[in-house]
Amino acid sequence: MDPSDATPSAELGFDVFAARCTSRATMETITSRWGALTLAALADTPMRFGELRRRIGGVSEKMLSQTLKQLEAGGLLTRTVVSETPLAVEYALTDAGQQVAAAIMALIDTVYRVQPAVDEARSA
Amino acid sequence: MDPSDATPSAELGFDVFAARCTSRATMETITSRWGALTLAALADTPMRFGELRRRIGGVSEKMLSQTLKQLEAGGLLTRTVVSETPLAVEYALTDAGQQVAAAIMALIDTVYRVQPAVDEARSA
DNA sequence: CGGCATCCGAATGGATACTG
DNA sequence: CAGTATCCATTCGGATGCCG
Repeated sequence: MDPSDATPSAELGFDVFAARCTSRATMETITSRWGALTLAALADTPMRFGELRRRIGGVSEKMLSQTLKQLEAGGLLTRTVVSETPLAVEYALTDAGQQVAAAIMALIDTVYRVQPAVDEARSA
Repeated sequence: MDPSDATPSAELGFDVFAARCTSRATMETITSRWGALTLAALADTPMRFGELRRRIGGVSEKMLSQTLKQLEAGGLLTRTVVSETPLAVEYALTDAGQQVAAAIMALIDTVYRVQPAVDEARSA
């Protein structure tokens, strides 16, 4: 069997097409509006809250905070208090987070590649 | 420069981190709740509406219909009326859609790979 | 079969103000 | 700096009914 096959009943028994599979929840977390961008932003280097906020155009504090919590709960990133006064917190990807982020980066690259075609389709 | 680098100002000038870049809209369309699953479902073979609906656990008719329209508008898939009576419509990925779907499949495989760690993190 | 139109409650998400 | 709390508008998304 092709190891890159993502059809149902993959080697490990997960199936994103099944509504109740836990992998579905993970998929929704990482492909959420800000989840993917947050992971991509942290792919290169750990960042602080404010840095992330400036880097990801259009996120509100609320959404970034919420997204970070979800990713942390899923074990994709860690939250570390670097300094108390002034308060400084650093967010960094875990191993699992790095793997997912790499896949997200590849997806983003693909988007860049097809974007001219997409723009063309929309204007037509 | 690493060609797989997805940081801002990639070779083609797109930047998903910029709120107004058209690539951001594309990213949101394909990473939307049902967009990613729809593309993945069509990666192997074209499908009819009902087949897609049954394949993607939990989609409502309304949402699937809406998602298909968005993907079609972005030139990622085509809608073809195969038969009039009874009405039969087939959805198939375009070249651009195939490229994106391949990246989504890779992401799904990555999710499967890290899912045990994610489940572990959530239960802990 | 493959939709679209409408209604409506629930969830999402932004702006603003405030806190340790 | 790094959030939290609140308010409010928009959107999501299921249910229902109808149509070609």
